[in-house]
Amino acid sequence: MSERRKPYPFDFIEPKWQKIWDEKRSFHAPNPGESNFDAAKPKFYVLDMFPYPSGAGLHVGHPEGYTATDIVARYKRFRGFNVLHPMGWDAFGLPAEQYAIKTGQHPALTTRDNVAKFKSQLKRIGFSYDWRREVNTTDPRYYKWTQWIFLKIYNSWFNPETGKAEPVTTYQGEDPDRVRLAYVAEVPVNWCPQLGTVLANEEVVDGKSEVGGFPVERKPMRQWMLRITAYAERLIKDLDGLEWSESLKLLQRNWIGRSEGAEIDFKVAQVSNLPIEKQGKLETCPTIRVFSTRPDTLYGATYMVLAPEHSLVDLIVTEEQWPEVRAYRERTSRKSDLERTELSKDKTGVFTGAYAINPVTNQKIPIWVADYVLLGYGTGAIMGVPGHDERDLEFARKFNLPIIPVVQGPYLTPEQSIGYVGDGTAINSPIIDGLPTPEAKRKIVEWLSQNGVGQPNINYKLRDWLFSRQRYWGEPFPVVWQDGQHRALDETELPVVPPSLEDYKPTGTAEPPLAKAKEWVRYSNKATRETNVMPQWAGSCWYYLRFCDPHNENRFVGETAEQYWMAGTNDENAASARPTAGRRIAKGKKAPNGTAETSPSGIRHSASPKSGGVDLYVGGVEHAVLHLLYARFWHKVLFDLGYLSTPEPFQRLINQGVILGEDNQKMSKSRGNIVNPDDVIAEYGADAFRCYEMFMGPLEQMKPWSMRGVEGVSRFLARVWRLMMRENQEGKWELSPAVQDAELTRSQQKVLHATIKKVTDDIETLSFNTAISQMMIFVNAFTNAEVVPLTAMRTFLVLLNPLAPHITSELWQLIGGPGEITEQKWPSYDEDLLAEEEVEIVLQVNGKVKGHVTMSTKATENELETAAMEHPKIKETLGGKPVRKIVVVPKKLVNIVAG
RNA sequence: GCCGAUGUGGCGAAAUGGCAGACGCAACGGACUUAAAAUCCGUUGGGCUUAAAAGGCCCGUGCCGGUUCGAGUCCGGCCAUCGGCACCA
Repeated sequence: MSERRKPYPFDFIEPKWQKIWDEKRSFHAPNPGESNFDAAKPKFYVLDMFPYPSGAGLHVGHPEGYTATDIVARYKRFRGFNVLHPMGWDAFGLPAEQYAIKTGQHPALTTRDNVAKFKSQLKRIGFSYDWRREVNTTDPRYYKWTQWIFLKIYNSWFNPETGKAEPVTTYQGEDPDRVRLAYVAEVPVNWCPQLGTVLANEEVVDGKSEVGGFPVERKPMRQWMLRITAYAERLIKDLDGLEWSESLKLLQRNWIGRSEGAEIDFKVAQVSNLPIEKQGKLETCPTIRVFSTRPDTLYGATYMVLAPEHSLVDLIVTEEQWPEVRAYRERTSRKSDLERTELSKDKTGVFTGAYAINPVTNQKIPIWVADYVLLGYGTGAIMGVPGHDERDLEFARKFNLPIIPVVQGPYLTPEQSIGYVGDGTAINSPIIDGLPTPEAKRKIVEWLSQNGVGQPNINYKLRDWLFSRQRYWGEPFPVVWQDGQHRALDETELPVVPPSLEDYKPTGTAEPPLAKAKEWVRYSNKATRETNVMPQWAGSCWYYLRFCDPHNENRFVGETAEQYWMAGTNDENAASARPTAGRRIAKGKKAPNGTAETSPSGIRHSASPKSGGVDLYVGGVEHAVLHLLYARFWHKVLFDLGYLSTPEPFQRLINQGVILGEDNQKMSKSRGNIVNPDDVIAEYGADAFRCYEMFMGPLEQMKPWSMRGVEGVSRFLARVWRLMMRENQEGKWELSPAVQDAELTRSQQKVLHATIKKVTDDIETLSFNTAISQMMIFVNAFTNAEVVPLTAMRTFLVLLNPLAPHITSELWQLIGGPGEITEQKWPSYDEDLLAEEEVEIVLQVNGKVKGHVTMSTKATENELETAAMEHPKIKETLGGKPVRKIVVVPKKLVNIVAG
């Protein structure tokens, strides 16, 4: 492609200003205690989800969120905030390791190169990061503290009395290893043979690994777990106070999956034909506990089902049923999760030969084994109520088990109520007959409690977090093994640095690659090191805390730094940073939880004290249940232990929408529709790139890329340039003579103040697309003006600066400052200048527009009414029909209802 | 199956219950130019009326209904697309 003439010299301007910002450290946010720290300034913490620095470099999706946060960061600085806007690298993970396996190049080297590439790309876009705060999760100075936090988790337990994590030394029981928040357990895990590692539930999608899409099998293995389930309740409850989209909160709520119900104990009926060696054991284990959200249907429980892996199966199966049950168990264990899901429609199962006693009917009911009951949820056993559960009904019909209706649905006969799963009235249930479902539940649970055969209970879908991986490129555990016991290392022994390996390949067995480094593994004569490593998510669980104080060598984050940056918004301080003018009545638009309000100046703040934390966090929705849940969990543990001042890390969270290719399809190599930011910047400049990303549409919406669109925005910036600059005879740019110290005309004043208002409001609500539209209107209004008043240009440049920082910095300098644009104050608008003296009033008859009339804004309702009735067009339309009603909306319209 | 989000011109989109389509793209016409690009100015939802223009009339925000003087916006019911969950008892 031949070199296109640049519409304005962005190729000169942009590197120039990026260099100046770098050298002057223009965007460094001082911490409390630093010499240039200003305690009078309120803080604002605006955070991006830091990237995994892949070899492919940035794609256009990354800078979408990054641009949004950068605009807010620059805007808040104008507004007088001390703005924390950092960037770093989430660099542990599979791709660097897979590359190491292929090439033998150490992942640290790959990571270093990729980070350098990402960083230079980000700098080319002109983001105002405080690069002095850069962190890298693979840096020993960073993961030392990741390991340190692990030690805190390991050395804590969740005290159900206080509902908080406490040091494990406060635990009164015998074996603290049973209650630690980090523990080792032999559990069925997701094993991925191709990746040679286990994966968390969250990393398995449709029975395949999220990374690579390889099949995953269930396999019992001894692994490190984190007791996130202890926090299930708080992780749900604390969502209420957060300014997140309701749909995102719902995603987390569903993932945690809270269900209220009851646990009910069923006695196993004594059976005579049990083998002798099992009869004794049965005495000691006489009950099967189930969980049900519908204890009110207990009378309809006509059978029970145990999960195939349930430990009681061994004890209760009769001798004659044993071969069949064993065969069934083997069949299911061979099934992958995928198969188990795919075949879900077709129920399978076998009878154990044993019976249980229904505690309310005292009837003997058969006990089955079936894989539609999962070991991991509830107790791994259920009562089968075919009358009012779809799955149980299907199962009962297939195996001819009795079906009894015990809930009568509205407008249904008892017979018709079979298969009805909603609330209704209890029937065929002597203790609760006639009661509506909620009361029936309450009463039956009360009865169960009194009789010692059940109690209310809450269950969660959330499982404990499988925290170990059989890989190389991750944080080693600060743990050693001795005599089959795990033991945490002392804090003074951190960081635990992984050994360098010749061969990074997973062993294909449960033994991690680190085990190959025999020297390293040998900790002492008696003890060996843990060879598993932590999962990729570990580093990202707390990076936002490290940003507050990234170079602290004595603490994961300094106390004063943490308290300053993670504090709740101090409204008094925020008020002092607000402009003095620009009063307007708040709309309170888009308040997600009903408590947030819009202040007179348009700054959103909460009526009740905020829980604090990061003030604005922007990132992809793909982290809705992984990173965001894990980080909240770690944060709460550290909060409980007294290390943090807020219970939640991220107060306001926005998910940017996915950017599609020009063909409206997801960008992918195979489709060949990937847009490379470098190419766009080379052709149109970083400012055009930034503005286009924001002009495309609402931030949270999915939207397709368009090169034509970039061109349009680039034209807009060129018009801004030519508003103040013109080309002379030699083809050099020089200041336009139209730019003068001059008074604004009335209409210029109006559009200027309308633009201040609109841009200010829109940045507050992250509606950058309409902010740009308004600035286009402004530029259109001044294009071809014979006199371009300097003051208007100064104001406008500040408004545009957060979006297009380079061109505005250059123009600011060219029109003679004063100072640098970044040192300016955000402009305020004057409502009086916005007010029109005259407005066009819409005249309607029966809701249809029939004419217009221009009236003073001071016109009374009577005057408006009279003007409407005298309008010839209205008279004509009415044609003498009787007027029944006249609706007058001041400054807007008159609607005459007639006929 | 359950839950959620979204449906507006040729395209991206905008619109505190008050003139639907701001702003931009594309298209078309004009100015400038030897010419083109760039730039600037203008037109641009659909249909009918008209020789033409001006003007006028009708229809139009996925579909059906409701509330209202007035609905893209609020309410009820559907449909479609996208996303999440998916035997969770």
